[in-house]
Parts: sequence; C-alpha cells; structure tokens
Amino acid sequence: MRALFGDTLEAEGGPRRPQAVTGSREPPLVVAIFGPTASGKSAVAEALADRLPTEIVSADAMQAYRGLPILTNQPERPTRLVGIWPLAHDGSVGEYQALVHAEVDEILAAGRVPIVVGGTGLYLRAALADLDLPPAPPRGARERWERFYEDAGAEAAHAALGDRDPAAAAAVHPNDRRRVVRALELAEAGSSLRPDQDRLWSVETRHPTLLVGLDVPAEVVARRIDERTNAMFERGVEEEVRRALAGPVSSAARRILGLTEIATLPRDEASAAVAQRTRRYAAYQRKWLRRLPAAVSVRADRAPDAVADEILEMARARQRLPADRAG
RNA sequence: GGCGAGGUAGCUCAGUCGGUAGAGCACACGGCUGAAAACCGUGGUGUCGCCGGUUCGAUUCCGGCCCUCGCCA
Repeated sequence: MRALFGDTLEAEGGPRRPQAVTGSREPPLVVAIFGPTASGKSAVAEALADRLPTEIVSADAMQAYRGLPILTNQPERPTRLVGIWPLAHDGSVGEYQALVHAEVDEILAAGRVPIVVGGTGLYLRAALADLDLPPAPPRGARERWERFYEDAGAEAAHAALGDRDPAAAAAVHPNDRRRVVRALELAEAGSSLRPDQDRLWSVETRHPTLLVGLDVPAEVVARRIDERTNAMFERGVEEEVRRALAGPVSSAARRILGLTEIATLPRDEASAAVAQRTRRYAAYQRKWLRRLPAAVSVRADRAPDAVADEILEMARARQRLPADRAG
C-alpha cells in the first residue's frame, strides 16, 4: 500500500515504472471520472497520473474515432481507446465494452490504477460494469426492420413489437424508431431489448470502483465551451473536417458534434451552432451525472491539482488506508 | 421629411371577423442496454411596442406617439 502513494510519475509521459499498486491484502481499485464536457476531466486525470502509477482509459464514444482530434477534443496525454476506429467504422457500445474490459483488467494485472475518464455515460457504465448487452443485429436485419417501420408506421410497428416482445413494447415509445427497430431485430433473433436485471443503473461494477462526478456550475461550463469552440477554429478544425469528409465516414461517426455544421455553414454560424450544441450536450451529460449510481460529486471549478488531491483522499478512504500515510 | 411594410415567447414567425394567444428552434425536466456528441417523451417560459378612446370585455377596432426595415426626398 505504500507503493500506491509513495511514488509519483513524471508529468510528461515518461516511461512508466511497473510497480505494485496494491498489496495482496488490498483490493484493486478503479477510479472513474465523469462530468460534462469542458468540466476538466482530462486535466484532473492527468493530475492524478502525476500522483499515482496509473493508466488513463477513455470512455468516450467519439474520441474513439481517429482523424478528428481537434473536433473531438482528444487528450494530449496517451490515453487508451482514443483514436482506435477509422471514421468509416461503425462503432458501438458492445464492441467498446469488450475492449475496455480487456484494458482495465490488463492495467490492474500490471498493478496499476486504471483511471476511466469520459463523457459518454453509456460507455462509462459499460467500462465499469458488465452490461451483458444483447447481441448485435444480424446482417441486414436493421435495414429490413427500418423499412418495416417506415412502411407500417410507428403505431403498427410498435403493435407488431407488442406481439413478439410485450415487455419491450411496454418500455419503448412508438415514436422511438431506433428502439422499436432494435427491439424487433432482437425479438426476431430470440433475444430481448429488456434485460432481466437492470445493470445500466445499478451500482454493480466489475471491480471496486471510485466513481467521481465533476461538478462545475453550468455558467462556467458554458463560458469554457465558448472559449474552446473559438480555439478549435484557431487550431484549424475546418481543415481537419474537410480532410475527414474526403474519405468514407460511417453513420455513427457522422454524429460527431459539429461535423455537419462546420462542413456546411459559414464560419461564424458554424461556430455559434457548435457552441450551442455543445452546451446542450453538457446539459445532457449533467443528467447522466444525476442518475449515475454511486457517483460521488466533487466541486471542480478550481485547480485540477486540488481536485486530484481530494480524489486521492477518497481513494484512500475507500481502501481504508490511514490518511497520514499519504505524505 | 413623405410613402409603404412591420413591432406577439430567448430567436424566426403564425393567429385572434373583439372573450388575455401557438408553431418550429432554443430552454427545462424525464427516459434510455451493440447508432449514446445518438434517439424518444413531457413542459409555454408572454406587459401581444407605449399612451389613450370605443366596448361588459381590446393583443385584435380607432387615434396619437416611439422604434425597425425598404423606397422616395
């Protein structure tokens, strides 16, 4: 346990010394950091990395794509699962979940502390828990059911789902085309959209986990978003987007916030649209934060070092280590 | 200065032949299990430019004023 707090890593990605983080008597600990965009997640994670032997793992659906580092705000410090998919690829939680579990387990096996950082709530839960996701749709099934939904209409499609999977139908609104289609393809495959246990919102995790929610006032986040959006344009997002769109882009990757706006609108309008959509995204993430089970809220409108110190305190308490062992 | 058009939600606008108003977007809240920076649901948040007149009642009709835009001087 001394190793956990006794050493500090070099700030700028020097070679990481393999060393035991937890003794045989100590349980492994995963630290997860969630918060709205521009709440300082990356800075806090990096401050933590200066204090602990850690590896940072991304829980961000869009940073997983390669080719839009400015637009997706990819971190400077080497982070696992960032830039792993080409834009032509259709990523998914299911695919991501298998990858994160492997990364987290590998880091723990090496005696380090995995820090899972990301703004995608679903991906974060998939990283921490085993969501036992239903299978991917068979080839062609999605297109076929989408056509069915279009032809039959929302009500009829929902009624058809009611015949095959009443529980799923009860849980999904007829207008929610995505979920009606998904439930239909699952019902056809003999599976169901509704799992027996609700692991998404449970406190269950694969390993002992300290989940920290960064709490930053909405006005502060809004201001930082404006600044960051301006900075994006100064750093050349437009060129980045132009290059990216010259190649194939999957339907999933097309959802990256700002891609369409920057490609189609004049600069000032694109900038305003991106800032506004990003503010809405931050509000959506705050909803996730409210609902995430077992999240410990930490005020984060202050220096990342101070936030990291507070998180360390909590980690210590979590492992029942005496506070005076920190120095 | 003259003529014309217009001032209604945060924005763009609709509407009320006189009974204090509603769409889209924005915003707020909620849902979410292989597209999640996605998708869906719920909510109207308002001195209807200002002052006065007519009327039981005016955002609506009438008069005056202010402001914006366009054309002409």
